Amino acid sequence: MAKPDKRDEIIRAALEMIAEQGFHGSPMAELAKRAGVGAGTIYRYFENKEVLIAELYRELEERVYPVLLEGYSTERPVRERFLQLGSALLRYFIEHPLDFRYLEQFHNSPYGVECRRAKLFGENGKQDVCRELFLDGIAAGEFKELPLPVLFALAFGPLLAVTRDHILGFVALDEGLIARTVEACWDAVRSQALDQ
Amino acid sequence: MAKPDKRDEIIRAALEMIAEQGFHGSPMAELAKRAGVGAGTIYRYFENKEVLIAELYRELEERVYPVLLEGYSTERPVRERFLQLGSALLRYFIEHPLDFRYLEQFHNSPYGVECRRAKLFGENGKQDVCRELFLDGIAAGEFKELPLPVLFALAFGPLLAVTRDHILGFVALDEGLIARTVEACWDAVRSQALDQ
DNA sequence: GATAGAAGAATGAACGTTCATTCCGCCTGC
DNA sequence: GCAGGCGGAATGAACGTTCATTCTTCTATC
Repeated sequence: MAKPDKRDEIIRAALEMIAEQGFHGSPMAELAKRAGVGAGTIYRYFENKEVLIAELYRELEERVYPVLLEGYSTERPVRERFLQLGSALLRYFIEHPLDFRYLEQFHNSPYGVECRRAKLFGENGKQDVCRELFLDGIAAGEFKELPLPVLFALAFGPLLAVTRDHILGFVALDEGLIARTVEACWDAVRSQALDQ
Repeated sequence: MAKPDKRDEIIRAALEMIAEQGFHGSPMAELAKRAGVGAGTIYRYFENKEVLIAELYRELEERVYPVLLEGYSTERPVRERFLQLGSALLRYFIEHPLDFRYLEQFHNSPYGVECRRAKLFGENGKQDVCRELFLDGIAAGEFKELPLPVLFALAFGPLLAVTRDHILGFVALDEGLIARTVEACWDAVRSQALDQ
């Protein structure tokens, strides 16, 4: 874990390059150059490219989680938790566009699909806060009565789409817009007692 | 247009293979085999792989549009149009998963980004029905006052996410679920006169 | 209608390039 | 002086693309 810093350089350079150029636009030779190491050195730290990609994903996830959960409390009402989680997610990705781009690439790869299946079905080792929040919301009748994957799609689909648009420069998200966007997502998932 | 059928075979095989295996998992040699033509033949019909990919996208788009617009009328109220378009989209992709997978791949490629920019900014040659609908909705005060890209994200983000989940088998969409999902998207974009 | 010859469509082996991975000599710290 | 980390040239597999050749279709002539 607390290994030498060549490994860190490789990880850092890989994140940067893959986020910018995608998996297939990222040859190991260029990675070596960007990381300031020899091509062979990479293989001292990672068995092969695939392992490097998966490892980087794992490290990213571990970097993101704590930030999202800052000040998060299971005690708060569902709505409040939802808004907090949603805007924390948006904020994090806006501040770390490379992380976003990388995760996006990863999720669109075959390996990413397995990962998503695990998330949805709760086979995840770590206590999954999102899943917990949604199950709470359903139980309390605060969410629409829809299957979990649909609720997830309603909540996170727009957040990811809007983040991509922001990073690509199609829209400029500020604090106010972030809040209103997440609230719109809440409107999508919440059960509405009232009619149009 | 009404060219020989070798071209059609190549297009068909390309859609199938790329939808299943992605751009980079689809060598021209295998495409040739699947299409039942020689490798060189492909290059009689398409300048290179990139052109083939773009051409296939164009043809797909032209296949999808008419289906979405069946029975669509600009005269109807915004809400009704929204629900109709949304569920038509969902239904089409569920019936044509290969089309969906291909379009998804394409949109996540560099070329796809340019395409999206054009869509959002209305530089599109053909009259874009979605854009028109959303501008109508904003003008009539039926939509939340949010930038167009955010509204697009709220509406289509979940639809695409839920379609992917359906195709991957994470959820089973039927007519009822489709309707309720699109209605939830409507809740996200519509301006709510009432409070929580 | 039959046939020879031209035109162009189709083929797939071969080419050059790119890439992940390996290998081996070098250098550094002890 | 030596053990092990390191660099980067070497390797071979895989790929997109090309091109000399073969096959098919059409046309002109009798």
